[in-house]
Amino acid sequence: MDFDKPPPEPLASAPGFLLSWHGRRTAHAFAENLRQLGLKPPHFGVLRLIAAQPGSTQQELVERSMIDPSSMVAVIDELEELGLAERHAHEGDRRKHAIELTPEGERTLKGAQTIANQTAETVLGPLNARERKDLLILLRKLAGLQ
Amino acid sequence: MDFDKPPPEPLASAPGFLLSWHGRRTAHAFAENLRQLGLKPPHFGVLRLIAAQPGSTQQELVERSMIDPSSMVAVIDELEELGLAERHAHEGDRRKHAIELTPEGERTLKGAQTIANQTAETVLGPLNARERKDLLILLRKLAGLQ
DNA sequence: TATTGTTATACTCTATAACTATA
DNA sequence: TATAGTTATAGAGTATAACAATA
Repeated sequence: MDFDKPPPEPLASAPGFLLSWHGRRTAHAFAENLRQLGLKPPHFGVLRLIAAQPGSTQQELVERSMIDPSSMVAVIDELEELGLAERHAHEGDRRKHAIELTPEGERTLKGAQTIANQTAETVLGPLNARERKDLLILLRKLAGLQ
Repeated sequence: MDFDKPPPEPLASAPGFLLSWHGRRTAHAFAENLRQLGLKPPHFGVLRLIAAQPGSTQQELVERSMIDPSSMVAVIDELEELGLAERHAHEGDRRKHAIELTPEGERTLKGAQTIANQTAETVLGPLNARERKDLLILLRKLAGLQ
């Protein structure tokens, strides 16, 4: 898709379409920038969740990520193949895995976070600080938060 | 996906993620509501464009819709199967088609527009009129419009 | 019986390239 | 040679159901 041009009218006047367009554009830009690390957005999201709570089970990661269980298996498989995370034995329940970051996983997470910040900076470029703050507040309210 | 609950933190604090989430949620809600007419969002978008400029060629619809040429073929095929639009001969260039709405296409478009309005009303529910206006202005500016 | 993780599968959406008929 | 439309295909992303191991 071509996100260099703004969407044509009358689409650009429909809030619903604009939300959808921005969502796709933002996700696309982020995915594009993350590729230099060999990661996709779900990898980044899960790396962050593991870092926030090392030793989480896959179920717990599913609950905090909006990624379904079978996709989570694939994401963690890939993180293991990349040497960024590991499934460890879970104390007390042999069905569960305790997911941990490797040292390289922690380093990669920092790099990905930098890329995420740069992407946000680029995407939000047309807005000044005040407008960005307003937008975040509106989007959070729209999502039913606060 | 489950859009009933707001996205979990820390995702809900990242503007990029929120944009992406709202986009998917909005598109999902619209698609869900449109299904009662047997339509998908691209059908609605193209119906609107045909109504705005009857006799458009497929190329022209592609340019105004962000739908690529091969997908446009499929969309118009389906609109024809549904009896909502027709390919007519284009005067002066036999490669081109002049796309027209049928009377039923015009009726269905009105119904779809109503559904679009209801969906927007539901999605934007948490915001008051002032906030909706502000959001639209911010989203348009963010898209590089105006 | 219920839960955790896994596998296999199917489905939607989109993108790409090659083809035809016309210009 | 270039353009309009078409076809076939492949890829990404996601969803679903069935399964094994363990509780």
